[in-house]
Amino acid sequence: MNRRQNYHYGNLQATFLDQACKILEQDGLSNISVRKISETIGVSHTAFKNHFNNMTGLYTAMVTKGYADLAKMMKSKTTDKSNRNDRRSAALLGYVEFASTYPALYELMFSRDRFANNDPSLMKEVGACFEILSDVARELNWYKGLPDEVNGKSQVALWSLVHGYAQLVTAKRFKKENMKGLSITDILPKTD
Amino acid sequence: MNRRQNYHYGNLQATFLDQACKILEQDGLSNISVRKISETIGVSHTAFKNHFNNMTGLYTAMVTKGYADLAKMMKSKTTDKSNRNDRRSAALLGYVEFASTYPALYELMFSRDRFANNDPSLMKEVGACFEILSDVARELNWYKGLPDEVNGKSQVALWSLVHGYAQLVTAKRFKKENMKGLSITDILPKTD
DNA sequence: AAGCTGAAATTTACACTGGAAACATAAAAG
DNA sequence: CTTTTATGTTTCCAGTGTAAATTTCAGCTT
Repeated sequence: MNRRQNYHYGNLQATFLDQACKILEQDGLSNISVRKISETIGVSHTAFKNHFNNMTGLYTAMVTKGYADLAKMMKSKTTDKSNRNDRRSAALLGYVEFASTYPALYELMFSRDRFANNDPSLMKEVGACFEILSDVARELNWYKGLPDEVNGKSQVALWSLVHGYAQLVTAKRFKKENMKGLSITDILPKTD
Repeated sequence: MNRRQNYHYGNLQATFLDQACKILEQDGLSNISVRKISETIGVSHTAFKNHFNNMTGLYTAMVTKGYADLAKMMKSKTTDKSNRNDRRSAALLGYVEFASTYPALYELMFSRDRFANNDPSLMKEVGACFEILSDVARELNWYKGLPDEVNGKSQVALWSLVHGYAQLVTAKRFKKENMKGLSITDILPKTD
């Protein structure tokens, strides 16, 4: 019973969040609006204030959910893989698939002045994503030198590579002739 | 004489473009507005229509100039370098410096639905940037296998790496302890 | 069962946004 | 000198987010 028969909606928080993500992908980051979201749900355009305070709060919630789903998509691909090589490939493929499936949300997640960067639950989800990538980076072992700060180095390198690839693909910045059947796993530097 | 004593402004197109870039960096991508720009110049908020048609046109012009300046900043660092290794490092450092100096413009340049992606003069500037990076990629010679499609491969890999690094740095997504004195040249895979 | 309390939703109002249309001005072209 | 064209202004409008006052209603206390 997602419909409203009474004054109170029921579970507006979750409904609003879902609908916001839908409209974000439909209309793009620069065309989303609270009034559109509210209208399609059938609720006044100020109702969301009780749950998200303002637009920044809504964006923060969307981004938080985004990072959680990103982590899920990376993990989901790895469960059925047995060997290490396949697992880390699967995680990276999951990352790129997320960006390709939700390009507008992905753009929002890496925008600079729309959401609260220091939100605790957001930071937790970001950290979880970073952990998964760190595991992959550790296994890749690109810089087989000094053990400690080198870990940070390969984490930075791997996230840069996969994020850059994901964003440039979704923003259609690569020439077609360079992309024929190419995937993220093809551009990883040789590990040994 | 940048001031207006008469009805006509003088060179509104260039002035408006410059001021737009200034306010973009000051207020961020989600807080820029035509009316603010116009007000600080001292002109009505519809005057820009004669030169840019609408907001999309203005953004397109800003992004086009952005790519041109990005190419300039990459080149400017390379002129005084003698050997190949220093030249390609300089280009990449220039790329990251551009993103760090104009983070809001850089965000706009890689946004998805704000400007006309197929604008001819924009495509030209994008192509010029891609050429510079391709030269660097060719010299790096990461995948020393098949000569032809491998070029596309390393171009994709290099742009992904440097773009991802630049954006993640400007969006402050890396932990501080991982970034101590780290630069883009430190995370390039070993070339031989 | 009646009344209270506070959360959740609405209504109203406001400042701000980009853009369309009609008009004003001045430079250029004839 | 007259006409045309480019460049700015004025006015108006639909759409935006948000603050404030108000209404509704579920759950708790008595």
